[in-house]
Amino acid sequence: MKKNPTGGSQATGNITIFDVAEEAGVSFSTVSRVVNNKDHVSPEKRERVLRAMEKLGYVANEQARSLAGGASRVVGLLVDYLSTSYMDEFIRGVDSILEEENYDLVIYTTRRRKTKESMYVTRLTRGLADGLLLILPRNTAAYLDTLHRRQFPHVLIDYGSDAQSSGHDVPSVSATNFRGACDAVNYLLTLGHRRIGCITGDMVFDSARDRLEGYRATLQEHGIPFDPQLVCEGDFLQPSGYQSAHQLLSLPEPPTAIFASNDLMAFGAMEAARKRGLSLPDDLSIVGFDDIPQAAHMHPALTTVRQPVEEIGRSAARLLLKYIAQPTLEVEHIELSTELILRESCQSPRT
Amino acid sequence: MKKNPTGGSQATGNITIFDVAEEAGVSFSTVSRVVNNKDHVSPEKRERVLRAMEKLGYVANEQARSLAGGASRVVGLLVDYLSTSYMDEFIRGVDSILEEENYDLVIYTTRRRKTKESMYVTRLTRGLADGLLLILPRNTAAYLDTLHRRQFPHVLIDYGSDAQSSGHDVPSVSATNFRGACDAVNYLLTLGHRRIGCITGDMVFDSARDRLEGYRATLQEHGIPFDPQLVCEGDFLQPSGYQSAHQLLSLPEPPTAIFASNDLMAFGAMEAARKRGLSLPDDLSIVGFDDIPQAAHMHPALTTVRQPVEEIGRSAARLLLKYIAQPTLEVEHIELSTELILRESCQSPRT
DNA sequence: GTGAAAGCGCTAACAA
DNA sequence: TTGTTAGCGCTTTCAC
Repeated sequence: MKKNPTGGSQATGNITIFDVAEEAGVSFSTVSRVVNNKDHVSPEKRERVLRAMEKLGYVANEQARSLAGGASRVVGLLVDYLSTSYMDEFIRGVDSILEEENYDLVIYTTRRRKTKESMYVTRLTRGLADGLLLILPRNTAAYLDTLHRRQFPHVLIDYGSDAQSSGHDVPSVSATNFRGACDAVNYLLTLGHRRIGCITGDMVFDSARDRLEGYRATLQEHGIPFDPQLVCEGDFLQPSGYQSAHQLLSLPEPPTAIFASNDLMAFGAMEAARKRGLSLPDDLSIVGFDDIPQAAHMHPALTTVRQPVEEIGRSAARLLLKYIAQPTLEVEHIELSTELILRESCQSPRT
Repeated sequence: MKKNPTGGSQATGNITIFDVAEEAGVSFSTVSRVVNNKDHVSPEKRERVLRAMEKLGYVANEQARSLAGGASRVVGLLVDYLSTSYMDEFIRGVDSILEEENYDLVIYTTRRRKTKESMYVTRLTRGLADGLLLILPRNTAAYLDTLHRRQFPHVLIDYGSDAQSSGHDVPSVSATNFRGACDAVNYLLTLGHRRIGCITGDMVFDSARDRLEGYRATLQEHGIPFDPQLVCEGDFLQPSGYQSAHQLLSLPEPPTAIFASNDLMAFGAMEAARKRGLSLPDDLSIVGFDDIPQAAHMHPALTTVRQPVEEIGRSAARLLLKYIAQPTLEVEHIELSTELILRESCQSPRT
C-alpha cells in the first residue's frame, strides 16, 4: 500500500515528485506544495526543491494531477470544424486570456461524430478539462443537459435565441447578428435600393436566423413588402453564394443589391455577378458579414458587417474562467457589437 | 487502502466501474475486462455488464485509464498557429485516419510560448497523448531530443532538409517543395520569361528554403544568372507579398513574372500589380504555391503549385500510428508529389 | 472465468 | 512547517 516504494522513476522512466523529493531530501508532499506554489514551506526547502526540479527536469503529469482532484488548468474548445479566419481569430482571443491565467487550450474537432457529440462532451468533462467552450454548436439538446447536471462550466459561442429551447438557460456570447443585419440593409436602403436580395447562412445556426430576421425586420420597418423570392438559403460557403446570386439575378425582376450572410458567400456572389457580365458595384451592390481579412483585398473591396471575433473569444474565455472559479454564478449572456464597415462594393442603384 | 469502499459515485457524482460492477453484480475487474473488450468473460456476465453500463450511462475516465498504464488513444497535434486553409485541410486528413483507428485528436496551439515549446512537448508526452504530430516546427533542437530520448512516437510535417541537423534522424512527411518550385519556374521559362522574381516564405521553414532552392536551381539549369535583386524575403502572409511585389516592380529592370512561395503572397503580389496599374496576366505573370481554395476564385484565377495537404495529413497520421504500435520502427521520410495547376495568371511576356 | 491486490503520479486532508 | 495517509478511476498482475 505504500506508493512508489522505490521512487517512481524506476518503473516508467519518468521523473516524479518522488524522485525530486529524494534528490532534495524532503518528503514528496513538500515537493507537491512547492510545485503548486502553496504556503507553509520554508524558503530554504523550497529552494532545494526548486533546484532538484531543475536538475532532474521535472514536469508534472497533468493526468495524475487532475485525477487526484486538482484542476487540470485546461479549457476545452469543441468546434465542429476549423473553418478559416473566424476560428483563427477567435482562438487568438481565447488564447490571450488563457495565457494570462495560465490555462491551456485543447481543441477538439467534432466534424466527424456529429451524432456522438454528447458522448464526446461527457468524456471531456470527466477529467480532461475544467471548462468547455462550445462554438457554433448543433445538436445541443443532449449534452447541454449533461453539462447542466454536472454543473460543468461551459459557455456557448454564437448561440442566440435558441439557447432557451433546451430547457435551461445557458451562458453564451455572440455578436449582435440581428442589429448587424439591420445596419447592412438600412445602409442599402439609404443608398436608394428597394429590391434587396438576401443570401442566408445555414439555418440550423441562430446567427443565420438572426441575420435573416434583421433583413426582414428592416424591410418591414421601411414599408417594403417581403418577397420570398428574394431570399436564398445558403450554407455560409462560397459556392452557395455563387449559386444563390445566380438564382437571384435570374429573377424576372432581379435585385439591385444583395445582402449576404457572410463574406465567403458575398465573394461567391461577386464571382457570379462578374460571370454574368455585371460590373461591380455599378450594376449590383453587395454587403457581406464578418469582415474576414480577405474582404478588404477584394475588387471592389467588400462593404461588410464586422464581427469582433477576437473580442468574442476574449469575452468567452473570461466568462468561462469566471464559471470555473465559481460554478454557481448566475447565467450571463454577452452580446458584442457589430460594426458596418463601408468600402467599395456598394453604390446607389442605376436609375 | 481498499479503494472505492462505497462505490465511486458517492464521492464525485461520476459513474465509475464500481457503480457498474455493483449494478451488474460482478467485480470491477470484470467490468474492466468488458470495457476493454478482453477475453475470459462469460457471455452471460458480459451481457449483464453491458446492460448496466448502458443503464448507468458509464463513460470511461481517460485520465485514469492512461495513468494506469493503458494508452490514451489520443494523438496530439502541435501547431504554431491555426492559419487558414492549410491547417483545416491537413486536420481533415489526420482526422479521417484517426477516426478509422478510433483515436482522438487534441490540438495544441503554441503560438504564444515560442520559447516554451520544449516544456510543452514534455507535458504532452507525459500521459496526455500516445503520439505527437508536429507541424511546421521551429526551435526543434530542444524537444526533438526529448522526444527521441523518451522514444515517444512523433512525426514532423513540412520539415525537410533540416531534419538531420538535430543530431538524429526524425520521421517526417512533406511535399516535394523543391520539385514544385522547379515546375513553377520551368513553366514560366517555357512561356518565355527570362526575368523572374521570387518572393520567398519565412526562411526559418525548410519549405521556404527548399522552394527558393528550386527557383535558383532551375534558373541555373537554364543558364540564367542568379540575380539577388530579384529575390525578396516574405513571411508567407499576404501583406509581405504585396510589399515584396512593389519592391520587385520598382526595380530599374523589373521582372516580367513572379514566383511567390505561397498563394497568400501571390494574392498580395496581384494586389500590388493592380495598384500600379498593371493588368494581369498581360503585364505580369504570377505563380503561387499551395492551391488554397481561394486561388481558383481570383481574377485572374491563380496558376499555382498544388500541395496534397489532406493527403499529407493522412500519411502523417498513418505513419504516427505505425510508430505508436511499434516505437522502434525505423525512421521513415515521406514525400508527396506537388502538381502544377495551370490557370489564368500566367502568359508569355510582352515583347 | 473471476476476483482481490497493487500501484500509475498526484492532491488533499490529517497528524505531528 | 512538515510528513503521513487516503484515495482519484483505472489496468494489470496474480491467485483461486
